[in-house]
Amino acid sequence: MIAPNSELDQSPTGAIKIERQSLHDAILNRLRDMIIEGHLPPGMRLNEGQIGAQLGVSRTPLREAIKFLASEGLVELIPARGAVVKKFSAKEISDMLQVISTLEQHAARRACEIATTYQISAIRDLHDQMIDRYEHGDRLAYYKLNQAIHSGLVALADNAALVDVHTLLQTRVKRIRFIGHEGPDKWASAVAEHEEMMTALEARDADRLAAILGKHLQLAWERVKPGLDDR
Amino acid sequence: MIAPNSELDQSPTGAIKIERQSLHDAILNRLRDMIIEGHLPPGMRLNEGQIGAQLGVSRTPLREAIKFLASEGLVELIPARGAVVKKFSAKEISDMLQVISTLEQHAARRACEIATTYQISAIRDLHDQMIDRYEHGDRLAYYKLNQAIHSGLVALADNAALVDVHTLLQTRVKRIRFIGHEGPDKWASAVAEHEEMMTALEARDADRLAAILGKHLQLAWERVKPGLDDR
DNA sequence: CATATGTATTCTGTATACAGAATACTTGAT
DNA sequence: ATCAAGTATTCTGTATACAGAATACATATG
Repeated sequence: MIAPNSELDQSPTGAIKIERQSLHDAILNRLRDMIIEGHLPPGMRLNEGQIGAQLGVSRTPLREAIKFLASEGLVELIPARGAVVKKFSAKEISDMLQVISTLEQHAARRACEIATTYQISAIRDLHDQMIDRYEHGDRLAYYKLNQAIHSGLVALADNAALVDVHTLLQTRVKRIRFIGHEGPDKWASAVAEHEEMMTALEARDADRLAAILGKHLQLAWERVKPGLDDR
Repeated sequence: MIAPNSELDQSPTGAIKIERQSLHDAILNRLRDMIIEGHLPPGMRLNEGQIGAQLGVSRTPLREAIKFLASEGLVELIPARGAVVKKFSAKEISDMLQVISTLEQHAARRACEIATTYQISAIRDLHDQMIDRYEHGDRLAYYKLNQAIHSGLVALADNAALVDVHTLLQTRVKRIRFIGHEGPDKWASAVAEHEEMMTALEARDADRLAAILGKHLQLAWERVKPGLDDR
């Protein structure tokens, strides 16, 4: 829980936007990315001296960031032995996806009730962009828009706690999904499910949307599963 | 995510159980309790020097624990101004309870499918103890057993991620519920709901159990709500 | 050659030191 | 007396220092 770091300096002149991200946040985001993108593979010990040198900071703020990541579950603290990038078993990933599914279904029902038409159209925009990236075969952009859509849907439920826990699990699973390069056929089916999602959302058909989401995440698991050696 | 701190030394002789809790954990638990029990009221700034002196540790491990709590959402980090105990609005609390409800319902359904009869009887034990404490008017013990039952139910679903997020939210609302001294009538109705829960669980009636849980947490909100001034 | 033991090195955990920002206080002016 | 400005103090954020544990290495032993 970090306060919105005075995002932009909205001086009367509308002058300069200061990107001042506290060092703590910078380190945190940097480390998280390193884990998600696989630069720090599961099971690897985090050497504070080395990483600190690499990022150009001392061990003190680095350790604080590591503690934060530990609470997020991306890293495991082993007494007197430092931190290790958390490994997730196949079952753990399956479990996480199941909870994510439950959360998204709950969010979806609520969203169908309270979301404004404008908000829904914003999701539609993301969706259309995603389809465009899909047609161009741009996996990374597709992946990010995909995440944004799911997060956006959850946000429509207007429930901070829901967003929190969804984000938490989403982050844990990111690393796996980031690697999960599915074949063209599976990719196509995922896109088809998203099309269904959008129409259900626009029709505010809660039951139908929830059902599709359940199916979507079930299939997400089946798409990811084969790529896991459960290390 | 902290490794099980070699809980007990299970040497062949079954000798000594070492309670060695890392300092980090000790500080963390201590701080959490201080927040939950209201010694550190919402909105209060955490003075590192003072708290450090009080706990007899330097600022370094203390700050690490604070970062951990920040990730848990009990504390808010304000750049260049340290940490503040998080205030929750009435809506935020309501939202949290709603998510907890969703999670527990999901857990309940799964539990009805896979829990062993023995595991269910363990919950029954907690329940009976809780009733006993209720009849003795022992609020604190009742409260703790109540928490244990809900956590136990979630544990039956055998899903680590589910336990994680449930614990997270449970911890956040603990402070509010800890204060929430409901009157005898409301207390009685809460107990009645628990009785219903137990019979539904023992009958493995998933729909019924989920329905009761939904109602139970809805009422939990109504029981807590009046005591909030939304500070 | 494999294994065990003792030593050297690395790394973590905690305390301390220091710089800069935020807060409290004091002094002066209206 | 109230408010403003400047100064003093406190507190946070980061770096460094040091002790003890863990690991790696080397040497000795069967």
